[in-house]
Amino acid sequence: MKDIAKASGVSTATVSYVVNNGPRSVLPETRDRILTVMNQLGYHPNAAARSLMGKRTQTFGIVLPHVGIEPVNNQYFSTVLSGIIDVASERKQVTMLFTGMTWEEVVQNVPQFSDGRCDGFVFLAPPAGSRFPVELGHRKKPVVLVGTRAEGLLVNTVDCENVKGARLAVRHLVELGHQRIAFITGDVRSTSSPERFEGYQRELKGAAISFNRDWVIKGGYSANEATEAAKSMIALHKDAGITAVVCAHDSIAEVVYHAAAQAGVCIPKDLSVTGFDDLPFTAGMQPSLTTVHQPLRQIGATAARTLLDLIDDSNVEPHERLFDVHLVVRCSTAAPPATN
Amino acid sequence: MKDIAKASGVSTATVSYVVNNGPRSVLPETRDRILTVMNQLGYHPNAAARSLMGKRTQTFGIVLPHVGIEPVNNQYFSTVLSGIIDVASERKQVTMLFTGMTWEEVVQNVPQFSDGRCDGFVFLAPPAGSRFPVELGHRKKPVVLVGTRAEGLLVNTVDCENVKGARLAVRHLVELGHQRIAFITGDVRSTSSPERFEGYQRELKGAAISFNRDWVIKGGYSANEATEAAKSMIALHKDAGITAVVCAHDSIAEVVYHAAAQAGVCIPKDLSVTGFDDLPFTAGMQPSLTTVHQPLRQIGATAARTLLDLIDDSNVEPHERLFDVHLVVRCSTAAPPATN
DNA sequence: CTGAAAGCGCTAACAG
DNA sequence: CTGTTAGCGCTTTCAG
Repeated sequence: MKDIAKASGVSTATVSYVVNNGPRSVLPETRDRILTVMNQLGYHPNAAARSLMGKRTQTFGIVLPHVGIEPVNNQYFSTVLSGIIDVASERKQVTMLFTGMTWEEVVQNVPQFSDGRCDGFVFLAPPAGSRFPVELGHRKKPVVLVGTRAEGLLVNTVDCENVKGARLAVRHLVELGHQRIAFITGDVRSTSSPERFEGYQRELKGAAISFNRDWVIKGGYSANEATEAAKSMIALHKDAGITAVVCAHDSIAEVVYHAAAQAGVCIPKDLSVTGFDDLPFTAGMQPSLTTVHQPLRQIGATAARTLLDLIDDSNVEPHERLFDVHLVVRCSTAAPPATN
Repeated sequence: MKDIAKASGVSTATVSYVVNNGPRSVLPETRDRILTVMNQLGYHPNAAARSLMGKRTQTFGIVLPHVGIEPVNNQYFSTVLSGIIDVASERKQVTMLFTGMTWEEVVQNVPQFSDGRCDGFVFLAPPAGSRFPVELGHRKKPVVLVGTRAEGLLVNTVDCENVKGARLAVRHLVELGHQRIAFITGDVRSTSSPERFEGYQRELKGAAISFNRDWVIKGGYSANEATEAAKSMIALHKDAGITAVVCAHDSIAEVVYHAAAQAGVCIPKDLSVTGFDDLPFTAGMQPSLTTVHQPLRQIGATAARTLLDLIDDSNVEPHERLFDVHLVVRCSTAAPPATN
């Protein structure tokens, strides 16, 4: 910068004002001269120096949990991420990915890595009850949470109607004639899995169908946990005459498919299955999965926009944005087999 | 930092040496005192300031092309990205995503955004012939290219054996008895599509099978282009008796499936189809897709490791790392229907 | 072993 | 309208 100031016979201040288009004006001719020199010398302002001065860095920090092995290659995260990136690129923002850390490490490390380099953060699906700082780092950068709920509304969150979604799934099964409906949970530490479970319970109660503790299977996110859960499920089908299962999320349904195939159980003839999230792959499953749709991409976009608002004006009232869900009825659900 | 220096009765220099564990040693007791104070005050060194001093930022810049609408939600990119992130988190690096720009904009904007904030860059699948700088930004950060080939070996690249892959696909079809084999190209601006096309041609020649210009269909990356291509393909099947088609990448094969279903053409009975890349979704297609496997995740990881090497020592000889491929035979290929 | 001070590249007062 | 200059938070000489 000093170079280009010298080369165009002005001070660094003037150069700075040209680069930033303000805050004070510069004589058009000197301005042009400077711009020319800048092009000639291939000058780029140094982002680090600008952020040192507390200027916007045009950067979102996105924190992905370390669940399972493929945070990015997971359609839940990648779809939300797509939504975030949609608005990021539209608004000329860049995104910084933080991953490979447990949530405990996150709280310790992210401020460390990011301080001075992000204008704000989106946390994807942090576990329930984590007391996440409303703002992060020394300069108190704003934070928005996706796929979780925070007690007390102290922090901005974006999520979907989990309870309603599960109720829709159960209602659909009940309408098909099912009476013995199991539930496979997701990661119990998340907020969404318990909420979906609550929806399941509430709808059963609403339909005056008995709720049986033994028909609730612990799922989880890892492949192992899910496989175990799916096996229990098949056992339950054979031993307890379960005719339908509501899965806390789509990936679990996928694993149930495999277990069913291995056990010679036919979906949906013998067993109806519903998922949750409506991830892209569910449409291609055989049979295609009946699942609860939530607008993940839109959720990501909303999170990003909320964050931008917060960055522009950190006094914005924290709020919780809950997106509506609906059931996508496909081919994995049918009337229960005639009882023998 | 000044605060914590004051609070522990030392100079900022000493604090710095404690934070960095060097380059000079600090009396263990002062050291401990400082660490305690740091914890109490919740101090984090400011990344921007460090990078101003030319220190490593522990950050990779990853540049994704803006093809189609979902850069992140595309299994090719997300799988490579997973590989990059695997080694990034293993080595405590953070990744910065640049996307939503055309390649022309990239060359202009990335240095701008990144200068001083990334230690190096990975470019995913830049188009053929782009004269990408070997290093980027004012501080000349190293660059590695994935999924492309660069003439002259001036820059590090990681890719797979595209020619061989296409040959394997063609050979497999020929062995099944096909004689009339079409090819659908990918993005013609990429290096991989032409290479795969070359493999197709070479293998046909090797098998002494006539090559027909009319049997080569322009595909591309966008949904529209692919849909058009798939329609042409079905027409070719009906009019010209084509019994098999080699697709330059898996997504095209997927679109061919749809077109075939609509036209009442049965895969593989009427028409055999092969893909390329072996993206996760291909195993779940109905029928599952015969495709050429390339180790995308490993490719990403290799790119990241190469970049780290380059960052550590920018004098490393540029080289081209080509991964082997193999054919995954699934259910989308079969002997051609008996000629009538 | 430690402190003082210069300076990384930039911005924003403060002076003209 | 423009130049001078004091920092932003850190690292690293140069002197103790």
